[in-house]
Amino acid sequence: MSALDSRSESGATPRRTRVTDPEPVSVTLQDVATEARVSLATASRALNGGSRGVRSENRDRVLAAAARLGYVPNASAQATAKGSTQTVALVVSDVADPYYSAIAAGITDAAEANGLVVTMTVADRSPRRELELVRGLRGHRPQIIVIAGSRIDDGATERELIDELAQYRATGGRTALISQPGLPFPTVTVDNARGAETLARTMAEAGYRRYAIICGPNRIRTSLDRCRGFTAGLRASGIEAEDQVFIQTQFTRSGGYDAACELVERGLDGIELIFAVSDTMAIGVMTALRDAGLEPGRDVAVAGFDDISSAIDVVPALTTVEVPLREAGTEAVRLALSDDENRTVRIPTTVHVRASTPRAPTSSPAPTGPST
Amino acid sequence: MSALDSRSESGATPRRTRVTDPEPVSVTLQDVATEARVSLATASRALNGGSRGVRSENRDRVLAAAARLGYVPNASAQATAKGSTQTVALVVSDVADPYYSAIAAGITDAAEANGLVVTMTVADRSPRRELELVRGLRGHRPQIIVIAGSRIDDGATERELIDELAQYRATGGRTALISQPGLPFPTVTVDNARGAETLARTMAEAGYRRYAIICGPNRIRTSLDRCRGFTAGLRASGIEAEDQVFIQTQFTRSGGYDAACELVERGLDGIELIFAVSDTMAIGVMTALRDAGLEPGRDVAVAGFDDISSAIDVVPALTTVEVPLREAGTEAVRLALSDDENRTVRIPTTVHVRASTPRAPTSSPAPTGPST
DNA sequence: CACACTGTGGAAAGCGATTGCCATGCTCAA
DNA sequence: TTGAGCATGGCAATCGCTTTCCACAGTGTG
Repeated sequence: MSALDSRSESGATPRRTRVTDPEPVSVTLQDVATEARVSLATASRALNGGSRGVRSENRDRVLAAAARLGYVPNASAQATAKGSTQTVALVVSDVADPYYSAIAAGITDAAEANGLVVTMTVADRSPRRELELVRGLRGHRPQIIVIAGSRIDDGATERELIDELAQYRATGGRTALISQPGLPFPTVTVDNARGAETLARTMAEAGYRRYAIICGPNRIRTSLDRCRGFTAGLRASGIEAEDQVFIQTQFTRSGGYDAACELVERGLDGIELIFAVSDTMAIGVMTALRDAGLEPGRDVAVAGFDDISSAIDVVPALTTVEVPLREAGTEAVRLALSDDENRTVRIPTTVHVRASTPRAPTSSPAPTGPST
Repeated sequence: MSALDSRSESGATPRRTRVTDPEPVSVTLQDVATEARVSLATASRALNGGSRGVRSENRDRVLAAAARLGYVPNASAQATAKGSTQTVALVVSDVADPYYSAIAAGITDAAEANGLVVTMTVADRSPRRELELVRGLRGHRPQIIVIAGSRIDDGATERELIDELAQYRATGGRTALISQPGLPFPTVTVDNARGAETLARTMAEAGYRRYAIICGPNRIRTSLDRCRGFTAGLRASGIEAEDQVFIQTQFTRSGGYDAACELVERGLDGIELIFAVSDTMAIGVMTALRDAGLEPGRDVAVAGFDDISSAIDVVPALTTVEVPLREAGTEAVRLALSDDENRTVRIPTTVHVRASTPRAPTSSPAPTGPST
């Protein structure tokens, strides 16, 4: 309000032919300049500091005028003039999923530390949509485009996405992916395979012999990698294939629930531990077991992956693998900003043994090994 | 330099389809125009379709050229030229918190439906930071600014925030808040008080007589409203004040844990039900009880608020009040877009009775009453 | 056959900034 | 006293795009 008043005072410069303009117009740098009785250029230099000096008396007048008028530079105009923006564009599969929101939090942190604003868009787990978003985002000329989402095998779309990103990079853009390695761009990747492998070894050492492995669709690389890593760990520990039952289902809580029901129906058949490739699925499994009259942990052990925050609050507390998603996010920004061409950074995971696998010593967490 | 070359020489025929262009310059509308052998103005009109017609033959040539060159309009330039952007700016307190990410999801949905892009920033629960963000965001001239976060009482900053938003609206911006009513802007508000009140009545009817109420700092309006609503409901059901114990703590899981420990230490003293003002706190309470050798639900009932997704997976399943956050998000966008000046929309909540309050009939959910 | 009219293309004026370049005034050394 | 050198202000070009305004051609009417 006071800002508007003072602007009409400065009505020396009629920006509009209308005297009483009902039209809401925001304060421009020109307004600040006239108010401070300097030129546009000087006002700009006073505000941006640059290497170029401005006599301190003038600078003060400009700063004062800007404050008085409530001036905020027009980011779009700055962007066109400078040819670059101060934003990082983030594409996630689903905000409501804690997995992605943790990543988003990490990215936001890192972006802020670099004076960048984050713009987030949601691809809704569709590679097609992801592609469209990237195309549109290119129009905003962000400093960085980060795409967070498990690769989903889909040849044609993937090729188009690569094209689009390559074009973006060709025009000076920076990118980072948070997903599985394989695309020709800097990638931050969670070491799913190794995490699952370590978990499997730990469980085998603890004496579990017969396993059920509940995983999602093979198209989802995250699921596949964890599944393979787990079986690799079992094999390395001398557990035979005939002691492993696989069930494929949805990559969701109810997927886990259903799979566990199926397992119970056809008789547990000596299965001692159920590994679900995500905590949400594992929690579905536990609820299903309980609904079937079995006590998770006592009657059959359960383990998951992700270490979501509720893993510690379910009963029994869930044995799982921690994935430092927030760090993955900050790392992605760092990677994009560095000139390290097409590097892949592996984020190490940590196994947490808890009450849901009572035979194993609920040890202090041990990282799954050095990252490569 | 080479870019300039290729552009000027492109007057002849198609641009060199050289794959190895050393100079990174992105395709501009001018490039498309020359490629299509029409003027800049015509190219713009062909792409944007406006009311102004372009002969179909020319339009086709422009469209083809744009596709061939992989042209993406520069959003910043469009924004400066048109004076407005196609974005909604969202300020949340914390992305990683499911409460806010659910809201963010709703906003993203609604924004997308209106052809808007969402840019999200994180205020980190600091009113000061929130203010700074809004100030910076104004520079991006978004269509809408949505602020999602419980009001925190803090006189000076709040006044500045009001100023800032008022200035934004004065220049044609649209706003919506998702928080408690009280600020002179369109507001979407979760009916916390009524939800808590209904919960209290339901519990009182079920026969619970002695209560502990665990809440967060009074500065946090969400906490305060739920607390007050609950006691109002108790009072209305004839429960006396001497049958209510209050504990104030952090608005977090560990706050809930600590409070419950304190409660246990000083003797439960006949308390039959513990109400925590958020589910995360309630889950902390349950874990604390169990750690103290008590069985939640059997030894003492527990209820929370929010209906976060894990509320159904803890044991016993948590009685709570569902808050349709996603809807709150979409509603906020609708509200901002409508010309409904300073309206307040109340989002109704729903009580879910579950096993953590075994005396109450685990009924089909009933909404907490019509919204105003 | 002249005349408004309409449909369409292009030149050019913005939008709100940044920045290269030149002009100016001042200081300081010769 | 004079000219070199430096600090600083301002004009104007520029970024990529939209949109107004004008010109011009083709049409149907009087």
